[in-house]
Amino acid sequence: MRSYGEYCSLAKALDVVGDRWTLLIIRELALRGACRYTDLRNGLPGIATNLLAQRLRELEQADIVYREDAPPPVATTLFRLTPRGEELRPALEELTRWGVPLMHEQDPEDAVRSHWLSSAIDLMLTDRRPKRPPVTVELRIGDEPIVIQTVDGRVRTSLGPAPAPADLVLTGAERPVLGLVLGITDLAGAQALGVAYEGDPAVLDRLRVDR
Amino acid sequence: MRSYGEYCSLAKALDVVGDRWTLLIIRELALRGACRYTDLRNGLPGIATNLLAQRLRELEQADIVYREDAPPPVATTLFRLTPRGEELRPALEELTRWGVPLMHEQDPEDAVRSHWLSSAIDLMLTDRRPKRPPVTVELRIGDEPIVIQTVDGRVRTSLGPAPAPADLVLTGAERPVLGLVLGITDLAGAQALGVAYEGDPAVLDRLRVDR
DNA sequence: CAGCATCCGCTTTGATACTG
DNA sequence: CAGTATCAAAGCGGATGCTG
Repeated sequence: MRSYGEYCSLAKALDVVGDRWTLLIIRELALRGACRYTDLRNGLPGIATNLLAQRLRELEQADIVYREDAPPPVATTLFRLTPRGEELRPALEELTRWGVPLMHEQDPEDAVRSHWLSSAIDLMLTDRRPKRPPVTVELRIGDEPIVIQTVDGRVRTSLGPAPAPADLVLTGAERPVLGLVLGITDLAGAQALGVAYEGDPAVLDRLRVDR
Repeated sequence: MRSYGEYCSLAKALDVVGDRWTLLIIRELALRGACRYTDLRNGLPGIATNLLAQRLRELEQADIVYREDAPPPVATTLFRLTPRGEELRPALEELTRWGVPLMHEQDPEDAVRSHWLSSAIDLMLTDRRPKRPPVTVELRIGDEPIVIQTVDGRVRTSLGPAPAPADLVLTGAERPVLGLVLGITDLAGAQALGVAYEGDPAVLDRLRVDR
């Protein structure tokens, strides 16, 4: 990227991470940990492969990403965030939080990955009854199930099938399921948009932040 | 900007504010409040005027900026952040904070504005002795003096000459003065780089965060 | 197959000139 | 003051091909 040529902390930051795709590459590494080139391509649908290679080179030079020549069994290159790259998490989180209301628009063409959604859920929910027995909610959306669990007064999300039967399982399109979980839509509204559930929908009240 | 086409909160956010110059325009409005077109151009050296006009239109459509047709005495257009635009502050602050170490590189060509610097200082300093009488430090850098004051256990920066004589006045190039204030350089090092002071340099210790 | 590099058409940006 | 108009240059998207 061409430098903004401003002696300003924000401008200098954008000189490094302000290019198209750059923050999304960092998102992939922040959410998924070590990634192969192919994993990154899968998590960044639409990126041109030459751009991905170029950005990874730039991020390496900027000490945000490093390349690990892998252990014998797999024998592939892994990309990871450096400590300096990890320090971008707060900024990523604030931008992610700001973007949540924009999830109201789901273009039918939009690609969906469950790990993108789980990170937003993580930021927007909390456990309002930390002393009660933990609850589990499973969302059947995206490319793999999302499991929401209460742990130590916080909410933790993970991917893949729930280890134990969940207290509530939601199925349907991403937007209305998210709307219900985040408290933007009520149960009746979500059902009208095709959301189905199994279990106890009341557990959701425990997770939602007041606004 | 062409949409990333991802149903992801961060990607949706970047669809709106990820274009070149966009976050810097929002920075200007966040730091300076209402701005005229000309003020924006002055705070964004290097932007092409057609781009500024286009971005402002896009930001208006995205409900981040609005245009106020001004009161009779001035009779000019003012641009302001909407409430939705104000909600970008936390994200701006985190990116600004992340960029501070990059201020280590000051290209002689870089434009400098004092309000860019004061916002970074604001984020990086605190008052470690809130019960003692307040102190004032004045920095003669950028295009106008920066005044740092301790108020209620916080640090407040403002622009323009200090209302009362400061406990410490620093003069010199931006980078070494900032380095000294933020505790990256010590006094001897800063002096070696041309920084001069008047007053009591010890007040700086009170403002710096431990690392 | 993973990890790129090259080529080409299109879109975005930059620089400058001009206008109500 | 607050833009619009124009055009060249840079960046990006998509397709394809190369290499271990």
